[in-house]
Amino acid sequence: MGVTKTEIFTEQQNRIADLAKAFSHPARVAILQLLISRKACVCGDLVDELELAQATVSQHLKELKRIGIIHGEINPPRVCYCINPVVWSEAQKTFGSLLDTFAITESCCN
Amino acid sequence: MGVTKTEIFTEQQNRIADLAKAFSHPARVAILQLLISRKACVCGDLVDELELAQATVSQHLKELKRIGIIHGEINPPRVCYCINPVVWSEAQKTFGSLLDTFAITESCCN
DNA sequence: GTAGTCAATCGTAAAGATACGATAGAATTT
DNA sequence: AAATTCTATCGTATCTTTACGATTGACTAC
Repeated sequence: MGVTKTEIFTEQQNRIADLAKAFSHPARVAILQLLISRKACVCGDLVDELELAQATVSQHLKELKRIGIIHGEINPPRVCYCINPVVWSEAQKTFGSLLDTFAITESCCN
Repeated sequence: MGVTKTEIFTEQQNRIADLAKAFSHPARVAILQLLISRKACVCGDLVDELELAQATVSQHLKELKRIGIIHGEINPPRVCYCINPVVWSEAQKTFGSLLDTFAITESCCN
């Protein structure tokens, strides 16, 4: 197959997986970090900072836009990207509560 | 190509991406949630809870083990899985600080 | 020892992800 | 209008991921 069986999981589980995808490739992590630090927010600047082809960077930006965690503003002839605060805080809450459901003190099963 | 250029990114970025991979598939999210809630920690029980074949569940468990976020204990004839507290707290810290680097109040670039 | 149980691995098929060169589209500048 | 600039998309190659049936290996129970 090679295709995820989305329908057998909950909305929440699928959304967590999607949000995690934003961070599941080092290039996307780097892009998000650059957007946050503002060392770059124009596509061309990102291409200069990363050692990746323009088409590849554009593809990663598209994926981040699909997830909703970034948002691009056309500023001809450039496109300025920035973090979408709404989805970013969704990610904070989502990962925060997921990671907090496990208490370190709990012992392993056995 | 189809292969990630790991060498052009920092250790930290690659590790974040790897940790995120643990959560980037709904089946793995479901497995981690089941391990936490203890509704199941034996492979067979996970197979019963999820609508996935045994081989598929085993494959996801292998990936989670590779990342280090879970840990399996052989308890013949079963194998009992549990969260690895060390790596779990690493994930807490990692995502916590990454997600906190962006302050909601910051305005978008333009 | 034989049968049964459980989980890992093998083999395989299909789809997705990653990467890049080349091209196209949209806007500014000359 | 023509040239330039910037980014998105197309086409394509290659590798990875997801999924499952079948088999293997390890251990228990009889």
